[in-house]
Amino acid sequence: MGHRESADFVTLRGEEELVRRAGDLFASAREEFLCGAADLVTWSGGVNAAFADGKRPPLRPGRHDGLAMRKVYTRRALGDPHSERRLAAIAASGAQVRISAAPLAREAIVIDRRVAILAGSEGRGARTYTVVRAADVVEGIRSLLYATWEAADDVADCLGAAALPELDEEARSVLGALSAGLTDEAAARRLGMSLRTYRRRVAGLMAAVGASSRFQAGVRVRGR
Amino acid sequence: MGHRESADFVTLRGEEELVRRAGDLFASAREEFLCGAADLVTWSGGVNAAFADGKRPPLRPGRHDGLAMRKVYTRRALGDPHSERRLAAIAASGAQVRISAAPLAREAIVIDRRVAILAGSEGRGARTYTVVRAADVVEGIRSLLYATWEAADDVADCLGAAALPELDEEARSVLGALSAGLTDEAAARRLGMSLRTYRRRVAGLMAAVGASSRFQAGVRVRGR
DNA sequence: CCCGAACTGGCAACAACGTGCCACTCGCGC
DNA sequence: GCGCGAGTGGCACGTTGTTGCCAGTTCGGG
Repeated sequence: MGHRESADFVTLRGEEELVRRAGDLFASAREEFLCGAADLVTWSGGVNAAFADGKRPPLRPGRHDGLAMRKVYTRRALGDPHSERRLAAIAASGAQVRISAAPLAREAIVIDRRVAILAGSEGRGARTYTVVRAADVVEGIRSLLYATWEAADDVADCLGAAALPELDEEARSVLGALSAGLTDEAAARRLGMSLRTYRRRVAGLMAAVGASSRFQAGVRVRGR
Repeated sequence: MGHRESADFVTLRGEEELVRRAGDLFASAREEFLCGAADLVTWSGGVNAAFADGKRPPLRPGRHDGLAMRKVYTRRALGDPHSERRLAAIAASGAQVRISAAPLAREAIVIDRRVAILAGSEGRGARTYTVVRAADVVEGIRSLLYATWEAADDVADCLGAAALPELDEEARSVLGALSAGLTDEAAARRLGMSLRTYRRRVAGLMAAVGASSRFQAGVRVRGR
């Protein structure tokens, strides 16, 4: 339908042009909308505009048919209460939102395995966006973006645990002892502290990550 | 130096053409060689040929200068002892090898943030490879590949723990209860089984992952 | 020097977990 | 039915983890 514009690679300058030339792409998603960004700032204007007025088909989170909206952000998106609320709202609308522990330097979107949009670097003038339609390149990008999404944590598991206060050297050694599967007694001996103090450290760690059992602490602490 | 060939996107057909037309690229890596693949089969011929005869600069793992060789594979690369030995050898040569829990459908390489190579789909005839030089696209791909690498586990942590025997539905629900931080009593009630049986399940799970404490089990189980 | 805050380590009571033992049930083959 | 093996649940008891309390130590003001 419409004009052709099927060049394999098109570079757009500025968000305005992105919305104008590629806005239909967003709304055209039918099977999968895969999106990765460091925080909620990027895409906000363009995507929201394109999705306005019910142009987006309804999400069906648990279903195999319908549009799967998968988004992956970094911890930067969890910074303030405002962002958290927006994230929760996105998740509540049926999107599968996850938080990656790794940084995402550039934003990327892949739609229906058919087209990818990569954001250029920020700074100095209008931001650029590259729309990719070459099948193999799109599929390669999707493969990577999907792997990042897959490896990330569900946002529901992250919303409460926003406070990861950077553990000091001693906390890390306690963590090592716990991860090694030692009993408290053996761990305290190895670390050269008393049993009571070691248990105090463990209790402090568990409080820091908001865990109510050691198993839960182990799960939450994985990835420091 | 040499001929130009600076088209932003070039598609090569077959591994032979990859080695002939892009082999120099592999050997030209100076700062970073970032590589993602499902297993050790891909690239093996091409890359090894290109790296033969000392064409590759020496790796300096811990240093900030020199070439950083980062590789990420999936668990498929850990299948048999032979693969494991090759992986260990790669790691021993100074490469930073990691194992991603997520699948990597397509192989990708990014060299010095300047050029990306994406493999096409397998099957029917010669495999294709797309060499990408457009700066923004390369950087976008690198961003995703690096995120996948960053989120993956060091291969040293995976070599021993190869036996992850696929947990059934009941095991997953037990896991959920453990991760929720419930006490055994509450968890058994929620799952509708007796305290004794629940503890049997937990013990079985811990034996399955080779953990000697619940904390350790939590760490090892993270990522199902 | 004295005080208080912060930390440590010992003790004890308690909660939670780990496991052996046994009785019971269910399904299967004979 | 009978025997058998696998799985369950109850019980008991030992081990491990959790916590409050208190005494001792260290450090830095006042």
